[in-house]
Amino acid sequence: MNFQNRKRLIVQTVEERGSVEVQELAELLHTSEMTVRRDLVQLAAQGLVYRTRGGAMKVSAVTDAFRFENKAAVNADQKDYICQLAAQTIQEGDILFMDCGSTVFRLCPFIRNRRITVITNSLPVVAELINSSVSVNLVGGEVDKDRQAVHGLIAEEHIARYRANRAFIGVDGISLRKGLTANSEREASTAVAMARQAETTYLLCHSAKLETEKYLYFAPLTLFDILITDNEARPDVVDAYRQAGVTVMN
Amino acid sequence: MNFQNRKRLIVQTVEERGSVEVQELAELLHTSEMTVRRDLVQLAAQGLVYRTRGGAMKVSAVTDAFRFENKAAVNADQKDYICQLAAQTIQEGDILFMDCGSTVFRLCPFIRNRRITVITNSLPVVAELINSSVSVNLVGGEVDKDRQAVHGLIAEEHIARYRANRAFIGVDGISLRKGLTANSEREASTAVAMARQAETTYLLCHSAKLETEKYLYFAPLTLFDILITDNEARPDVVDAYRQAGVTVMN
DNA sequence: CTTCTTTTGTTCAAAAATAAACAATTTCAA
DNA sequence: TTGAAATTGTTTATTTTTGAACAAAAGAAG
Repeated sequence: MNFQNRKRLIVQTVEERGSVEVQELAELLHTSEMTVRRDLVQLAAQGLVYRTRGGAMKVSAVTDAFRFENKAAVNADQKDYICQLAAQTIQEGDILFMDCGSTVFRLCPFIRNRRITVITNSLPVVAELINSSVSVNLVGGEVDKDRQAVHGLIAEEHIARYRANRAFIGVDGISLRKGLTANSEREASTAVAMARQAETTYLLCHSAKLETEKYLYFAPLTLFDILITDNEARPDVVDAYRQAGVTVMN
Repeated sequence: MNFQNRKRLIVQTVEERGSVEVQELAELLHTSEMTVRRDLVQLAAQGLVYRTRGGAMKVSAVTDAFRFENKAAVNADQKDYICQLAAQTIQEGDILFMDCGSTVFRLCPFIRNRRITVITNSLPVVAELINSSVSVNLVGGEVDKDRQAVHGLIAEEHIARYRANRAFIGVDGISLRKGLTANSEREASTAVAMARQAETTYLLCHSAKLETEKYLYFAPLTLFDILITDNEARPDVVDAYRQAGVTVMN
């Protein structure tokens, strides 16, 4: 019994029975509990089952025809705080740019029920908003598998065709001395393209990223209009940014 | 026993049994496990079987394992038959268009391991190929929530920028009298845009759709070059199409 | 709040499968 | 027939998977 077959049987069993325990599965598959657990970890990561203590449960929304992975779970509370602030600035009828940052992704649940248009290059964002009242415009071009997003020349041209009220973008590093820095050239240029076409650009930035620098410098602080960060940002750092003329929300 | 015969027997065995182990195959074919592995590598590269550790599985078993309520799963066997034929026409390095038809979707598992580029407007196709060796180009524009795909003017312009070796498109209805018909204007115009930019256009069409007509006429039979259907198509119908000058694979 | 039980994660060793290297065999053309 | 190329089998090394043992974490019970 190989891995693929086991996975198939586990999902099938969970679907049929609603929930199942590790022990039962180990017996059913003639394998050890350890192996079952390892399988369940993978299946849960793919969103195919809900992992419970001692077993797994049927996931309610398996009806989704497609699904993309999102690794936005770290620092969830602070990111949600940021997104709540961001969501409050949004008006009915707005056209928004949203890039592929992990903080930006968490904005989705806050805007599900708004009557707005979102232009995005992030596949998880599309998946999240496709069954919502938001109308979605997807940026076209080459798919970057690592980042689950669309990047590149064609993508930038696509963005350049639109004009939006607001752009919500993420960043890997920001510092007063160096400005905005990133780990990837591709993400950086998409962010710049969006900022260029937006009336107001919001930088969603977890407090831990303030005053950090990554390897690629791509834009000065003037790229964005408003910096939104969380309430754990050090007050002296926030003050320094304000002194430097940056509008900060937190 | 040469490679051609072995290949035929392996595919046949996998189809019959759903999954099979290297050991069994080695016995069955009176050959070494090493040879079986080498064969399986080739067959998997062609998408004819799904390689697992220790053996191989039927492609559809993998596709359907986690998609119980998927529309693509109806008439799965015939659709897979069509897709297998389609997959065999694909060469290394090809650029393909794939539209958002449910039959076209099932082509994905057959091409996972090929070194090709796929340009598509279908979100499920992107999700299916994003973790594969296929490089994906996503058509940009307005997201059609019902069809889980991108359609519209911008999408068509995007398609018009590319040139591909092959286009694989689906259709709602086809008849000798009326040509190609569809249920949706949007899907139809995307299909036309792709066909226009492809060297060879393949129409993937379940036999039950032959000689049916939907409400919107959108193109003559000359839009495509090759019609691929399944082996349950009525011989007299297939003959009639051939008489009319259509190239049919089945 | 502490203690006890259960579950989980981690590490490690064994087993299985695969890939690589090389030798033997077959095939094909000249 | 002979030599070169392709295919196959065997041996060996590498990788992956698995199960067991044990420590850590999470609930449950008192």
